[in-house]
This record gives sequence, structure tokens and C-alpha cells, in this order.
Amino acid sequence: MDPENRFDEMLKSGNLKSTKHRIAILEVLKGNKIPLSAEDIYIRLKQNNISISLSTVYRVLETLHEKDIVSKVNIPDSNRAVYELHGNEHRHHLLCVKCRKLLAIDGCPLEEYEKLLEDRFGFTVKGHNLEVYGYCNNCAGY
Amino acid sequence: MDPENRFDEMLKSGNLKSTKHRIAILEVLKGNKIPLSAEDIYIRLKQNNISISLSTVYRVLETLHEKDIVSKVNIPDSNRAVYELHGNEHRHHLLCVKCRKLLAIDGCPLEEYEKLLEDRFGFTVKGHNLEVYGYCNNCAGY
DNA sequence: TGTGCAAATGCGAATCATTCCCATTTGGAA
DNA sequence: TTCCAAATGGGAATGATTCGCATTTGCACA
Ligand SMILES: [Zn+2]
Ligand SMILES: [Zn+2]
Ligand SMILES: [Zn+2]
Ligand SMILES: [Zn+2]
Repeated sequence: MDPENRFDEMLKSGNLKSTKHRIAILEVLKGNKIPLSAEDIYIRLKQNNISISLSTVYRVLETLHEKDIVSKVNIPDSNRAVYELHGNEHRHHLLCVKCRKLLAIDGCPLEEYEKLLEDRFGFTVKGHNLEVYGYCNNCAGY
Repeated sequence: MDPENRFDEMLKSGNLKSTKHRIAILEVLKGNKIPLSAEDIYIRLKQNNISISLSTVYRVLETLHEKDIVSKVNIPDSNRAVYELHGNEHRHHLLCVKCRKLLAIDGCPLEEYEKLLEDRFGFTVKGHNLEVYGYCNNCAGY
């Protein structure tokens, strides 16, 4: 199946209309290993001669995030969010506070912990945000 | 030792001048189990007839955070931060997405995990942000 | 294959937490 | 007490994100 059909299906499964903008945004995300900000995506689309409004980029990302098609990553000590297409894989990132590079970590260390919290606090856990920061191996010596 | 002297020491240990605003902010934080936003603190100070500028509240909180005297908690799906006096204790919180209540969790599940990341990625971990969200026991049935 | 309407989009204005600027005040070392 | 770097006040600026509303478009159904 070609990518566009896969995107159509993803959208349909979320009761979302399949529009060229949504497809285009999904394509940009698919072409990047690194999570992108709304503005990053906006710029890339412009470079591909796709006319779109920045508001629409935000709206689409928000919608896709709600439908759990795209994940939203909050960057520590910043008020920016970045987004990535998750292949059903919940994951986290390492942020280098010096060069600001993001490194994806596969897997999640918190599954057991969430169960523990539910038992201990009678809390129904829906999810969590986790970002780890420090120095990458290039920046380790400061 | 009375609280004010303790605060003086905390500030001195961070090479910070001991000012009435800093002390007042530390006192507000000390009087609250729940983390407070800059504006929360600002309002409480006003109620206590303490004249202060909101900018100063932000600056003081930022400074105390840098010196590791106060911890900064990012609220999921919001661009607000809240702050708390940590008694040397690194901790996390459960956020109820319905009533927006925050519940403190003692301890941290990530110590081992950070070591693992250092080994696996050659990354020097400095810290992490973790917030867990879901429904508290009052809101569990939606 | 055309119609209708809810959903999606464009675009500029608005929001809102936070930061910045710069003139004034203040803590505390000497 | 003097003096200066550090801290503060207050208002403007910032910057990411959201909102309002007019216009367009996908797509279910006839
Ligand atoms: Zn780096
Ligand atoms: Zn996780
Ligand atoms: Zn609740
Ligand atoms: Zn922790």
C-alpha cells in the first residue's frame, strides 16, 4: 500500500476528512526522524510550494494528536512543542541542553510504575510526559 | 532555627542576597503543599500586603530554580509552570485532567533508567521532567 | 454526477505566560 | 558610612499558540 493510502486510512479511523493539508503534514513528519515544531513543518511545506496557513498547521497537529496519530513532545525549559509520527510506539527523548539535539529513546520505563500509581492512589492513569535532558556525547565536556 | 534564618542560609549557599521578596516568596511556598504558579504567588503576596512586581516573582523563581532551591513543574497540555519548595526531595506529580488537581508522588522511578541511558547513549544525564496525568479518584467516572 | 452541509482552512487579531529594558533602589562587603 | 553590583518596579515586548469569522472543500446521499 502506498503511503498516501495509509494516511487516508489513519485519518478515516479517526473520523477525520482526508485533506491535502493533512496528508502533506503527515508526509513531512514521515520524512523526518526528528520531531518537528509547527513552524518547522510550515517552512518545509512552503519550500515544497504548498500554500498553507500556520494556524492550519497548528490545528492539524492538534487534531492528529487528539486522535493519537501524532505525538507531541514538550521541550524542557522552552515553551515549544514538537511533533512526530509515532509508529504506534510510545517513546521518549533525550535533549542535549547544549546543542539542543533530540535523541529518540525506544521504549518506556514507566509501565510498571503507572500500575503502581493506580493501586496506590486510586488514580486512573491516562499517560505521561517524560523528557530527559543532559549532555550528548559530543557536548559532554561542555 | 526559625524559618527565616533557614531561608537566609539557603540563599547564602546559592550566593544570593537575602532580600525581603525572596524570603516572602519562600515563605509562601513553604506554606503550601501544592505547587503554585508565579501568579498564584503574586496574588498571595498582595493579599499579605506585600508590594511586589510580577516580573520580580518570575525572576526570583527562576533564580531559585537555577540554584536548585525551588523546583519547577510543567503542567501537561498547558504552558504554565508551577513551583514548589523541595525539601531536597526530587518528586513528581499526578495531574487530574478533569479537576486539574495536582497530587504529589514521593520518590522517583527513573534513577536506574538514567544510568541505563548513560551507558547506552554515552549521554550525561542532568535531569528529567516527568508528569503523569489521568483521572483522580473523585473524577474517575468522568 | 450534482447538491448540501458540516468540517476544514485562511488570515489576521487576540491571548497569555513569560521575558526584557532601563531607571531606581537596596543589600552587604570593606 | 560608603559604594557598587545585584535586585527590583513597571511597563513594553516577545513568541508560541489559539480564536473569530468569512470562505472553501470533502464527501454522504440523492
Ligand atoms: Zn549536544
Ligand atoms: Zn513513557
Ligand atoms: Zn479530578
Ligand atoms: Zn524523577
